[in-house]
Amino acid sequence: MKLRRTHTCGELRESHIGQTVILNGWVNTYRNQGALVFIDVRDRYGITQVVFETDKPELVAAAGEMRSEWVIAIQGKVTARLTGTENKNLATGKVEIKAEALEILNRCPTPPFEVTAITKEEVRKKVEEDLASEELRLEYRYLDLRRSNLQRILILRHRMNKLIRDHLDKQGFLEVETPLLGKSTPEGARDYLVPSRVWPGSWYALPQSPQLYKQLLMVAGYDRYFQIARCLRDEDLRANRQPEFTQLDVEMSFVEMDDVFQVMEGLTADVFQQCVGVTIPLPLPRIKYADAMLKYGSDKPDLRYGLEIVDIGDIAVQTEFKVFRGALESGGKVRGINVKGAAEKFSRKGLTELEEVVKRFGAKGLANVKVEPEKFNSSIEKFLPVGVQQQLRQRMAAEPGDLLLFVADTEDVVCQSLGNLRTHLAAALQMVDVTKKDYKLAWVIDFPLFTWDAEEKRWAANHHPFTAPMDEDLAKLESDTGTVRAKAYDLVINGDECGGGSIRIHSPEVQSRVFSLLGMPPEQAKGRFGFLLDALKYGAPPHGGIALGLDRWTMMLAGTANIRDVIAFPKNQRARDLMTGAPATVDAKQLKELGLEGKGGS
RNA sequence: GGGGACGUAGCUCAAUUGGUUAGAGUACCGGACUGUCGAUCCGGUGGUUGCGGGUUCGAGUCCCGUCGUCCUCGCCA
Repeated sequence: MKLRRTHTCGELRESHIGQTVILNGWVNTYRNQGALVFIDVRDRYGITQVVFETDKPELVAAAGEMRSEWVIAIQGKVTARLTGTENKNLATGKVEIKAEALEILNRCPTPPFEVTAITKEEVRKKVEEDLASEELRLEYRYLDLRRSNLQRILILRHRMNKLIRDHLDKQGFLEVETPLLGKSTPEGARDYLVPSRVWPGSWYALPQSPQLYKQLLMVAGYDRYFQIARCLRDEDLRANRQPEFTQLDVEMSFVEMDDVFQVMEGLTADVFQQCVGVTIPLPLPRIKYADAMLKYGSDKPDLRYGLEIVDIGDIAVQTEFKVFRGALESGGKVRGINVKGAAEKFSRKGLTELEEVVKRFGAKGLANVKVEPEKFNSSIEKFLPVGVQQQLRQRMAAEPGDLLLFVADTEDVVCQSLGNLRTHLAAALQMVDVTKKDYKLAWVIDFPLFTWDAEEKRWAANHHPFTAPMDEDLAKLESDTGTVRAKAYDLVINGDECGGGSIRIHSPEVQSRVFSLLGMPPEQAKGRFGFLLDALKYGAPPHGGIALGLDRWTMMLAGTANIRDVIAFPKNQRARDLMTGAPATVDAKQLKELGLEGKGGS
């Protein structure tokens, strides 16, 4: 290439007028008027208009051949645009380049979909609405990444990563890398496995997280560690889940929960301030797990709107309504939501749709009441004596025009169905403005250490098996296992779990007791985690930490609901890379070397 | 593994109750045009309606299967 750029396509201003410059970039758009040709040249910094005029007829002719996404170099003089032809939608819109030389660096066939950046806001919105299918855009990811929307997100992600590194560095944290090739630990998610050539029949596992390594680093005395770490889990995907994802992994020694909170809150506030200009009030609110389940039916409540769940068991027991009484008598719960002013917003069909939502989560039905000044308009009105109606009005702060919705079932079903109904209602009633930078963060604390696995008939670790119990609950570990609370915490942003961690067990004795409660005999525990148990014996400091899901953080900051938007080269919903075609078969020779003859060869 | 939605021109979409030669915008090709900026105007090319089977006088439309994509439940310590 002869013409190497002197400036980017986003930086020329009136102060550059008179200079001869060279730009390199892609043809964004071209406007051919015969004797006058305009080309907008684009790079990731912006767009600059180049004009080809009659005094250079051979240049005008060459410029007329240019097409979208050709890569070109332009040399010319920066000039002020003619009065009235400035483009206020462009940062460079007060100037243009009068072309003196043009070099074609590369041609481009007609792209499979439109990449063109559009500067005018209302036009851009229209174009964004009918983007090419995501399938096609993933196949040509390198073209899709040219779009400013994705560029903006990757730049934001870079800023966030850099900010995190700088922030933690200032606080004395060390970034330490840990292995990708490790040992499979059957607890938790499915592992991605890598066969060993040197040890035929043996396998490495790719890490689900650096959990064990970071604890070992604490034992080793690296008392403030972090890592921006890739984690891999072979589980089914979702809109906010990829098979490989990135966590900010943090671990600290000689700490209790409050120390972890303090460090992470400082980091959080810094990230939100610097990345999106939002001030997060500190300290962050803390919600007990039990309260979250009661009021929001979820351990990751969206606090941007009300629609709180209210327990009415003590009132429901006074009714003759069999569904309510039956649920209560078999140890269940009756709870409801007051949807303010929504009595007229849901037709019979609309209410049926709401009922479908709760049914998906195991509820048998959804009782509804439309509140009127004198009475309840409801199919269950006849079961609700006047006194009960009075109490319900008071308990649920019900006013005429409100819609009350109730579920009666086991506590699990009530929480799950009403919790999901709550988020469904908020979306249906457009109670969150996704275009607004509205962020509600909270810690969820006081998780139970164990949950009962009915299928396996044993206790299972709620967080992971290295989570420390609350000191005051230590004594009842074996006697009252279900009520033991964990020193565990989740960081919730707008209804998404964006981080979670715990204070770890640093005593080999407590660790052994937990393993045995999890139904893991000492021999088995030794086989799986022997190196950790050993390490805990050799002077392990009290320690704890957290991991933040950086993909989800980027989604939050960027305002997208699609995790593929925040990853340069993501997998699709079935864990395929549509661009490279991975996963794919390999040569039989490769398999033979690994001792895996037979399946999967090509 | 289960449930749901979708698949028509390079791209985004339309096509009445199953009925003539499957249309529009855009892109692309050709032409016109000296101040455009999603340039405009005139003309043109472009289709195995994902694939396979079935019902029917007749299928883009209905049925069965299959492939692909997205959302979701299970799953994700």
